[in-house]
Amino acid sequence: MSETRVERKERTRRAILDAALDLCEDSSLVALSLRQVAKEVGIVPTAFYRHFESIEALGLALVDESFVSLRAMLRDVRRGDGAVDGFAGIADSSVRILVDHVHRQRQHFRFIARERAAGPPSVRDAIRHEIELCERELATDLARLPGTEQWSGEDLRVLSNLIVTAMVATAESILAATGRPDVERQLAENARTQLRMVLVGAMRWRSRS
Amino acid sequence: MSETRVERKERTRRAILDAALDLCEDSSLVALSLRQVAKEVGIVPTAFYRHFESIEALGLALVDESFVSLRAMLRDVRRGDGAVDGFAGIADSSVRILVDHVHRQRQHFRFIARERAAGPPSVRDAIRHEIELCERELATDLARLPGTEQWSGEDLRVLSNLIVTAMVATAESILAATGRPDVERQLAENARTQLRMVLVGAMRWRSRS
DNA sequence: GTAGTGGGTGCACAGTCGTTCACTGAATAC
DNA sequence: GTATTCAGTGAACGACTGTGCACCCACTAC
Repeated sequence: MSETRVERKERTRRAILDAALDLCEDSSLVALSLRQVAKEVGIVPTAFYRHFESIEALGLALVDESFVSLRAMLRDVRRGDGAVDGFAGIADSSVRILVDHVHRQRQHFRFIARERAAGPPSVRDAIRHEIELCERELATDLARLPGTEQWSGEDLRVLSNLIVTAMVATAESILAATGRPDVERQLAENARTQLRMVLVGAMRWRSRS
Repeated sequence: MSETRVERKERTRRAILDAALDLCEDSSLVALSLRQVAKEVGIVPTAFYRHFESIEALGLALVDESFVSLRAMLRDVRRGDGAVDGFAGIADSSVRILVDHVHRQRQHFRFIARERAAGPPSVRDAIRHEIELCERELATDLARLPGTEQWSGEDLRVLSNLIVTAMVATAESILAATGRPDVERQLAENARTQLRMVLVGAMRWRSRS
């Protein structure tokens, strides 16, 4: 039991992160109080400081954690499990994976969607930065797609940004539609169509020389 | 001076709306207190209730007001002032108008972007509903574009959703880049490219029979 | 001219907020 | 076996929260 001390600390830390994720589910980090979190966790308010120096610092930790989930999704998309060949196949597989991950990591995706626009400035910046990294990753993937050989790096980034934006929006819609499976199905179908439209458009695109 | 009484009331109401818009600029409605607003306006907290029954009701009023701005923008886009013919011309003119309106109605656009994801549930719903109406409007506009004659209504809605999503994202980026004109210019340029890409793709699209 | 309306006031209430400080006691290091 | 470290405690602080109530008085309707 040599690790018991640090284990306990880690357990409390996790409990704080989970409680915060729960409590700001339908408001925001900026409306989250240290005391609420402490009560939810079952510790005294001052004990919070043993783990985070402020709610904002907690928020940054949640950003890190949430993007681990999001990157896991990107990895799956890249692997393209069960993808049929062609743009339609890529679109179908990608959207399926997106929907799946959004359901399994509801709170993380919801957290990102919310705090991206409403969090404390430092949290907003951190999220913006992470999303930019995702766009860069996607851009290098797109460069491997047939038909993009002569694209400029700039155009690849712009297309990537468009796709990420559309998929973030899809994730948000799905989160808002939780509990209405028919609406969800329709949203997924729409996302598939959008992705195909964009890829079809991309196929016809030529970067300005 | 027969109107002085109602005029005064309206003036205070406006002051409350403006103060709220100011105060939640870098947090959110859910973190806005009635007392802050009252202090900013220069009235006693209880006087707030003469105008709104809660912060949430205030939020719904701000949604209405903000979408007046947004609809004014859509009207301008539809009018297409100074648009050259062709998709590139439409894209250029539309993005120019978007950037212009975002600057002129900074707070309204920022409010929508923020509360759409982080506001009280009723406010989120109201915004979602308004955006859906905008998408419908845009869909009927798109139906008048050459090349979309045989599109299904469903596909028009999906394309419209994609465009609105991309433009909302552009607006958010521009708001986040305030004070860095070079970044802003780049964002506008990217938005133009995205819009062209989407329209080029749309031209090649055929709805499934 | 008089009665009434209603926006704004001032006080009070019971809570909650973040943060301080001195503390306890069990797991740790040596 | 003893000394130390440190996650968690509990009371206390001054400030802020939403809301209820009685009140005032300029403007309004008649």
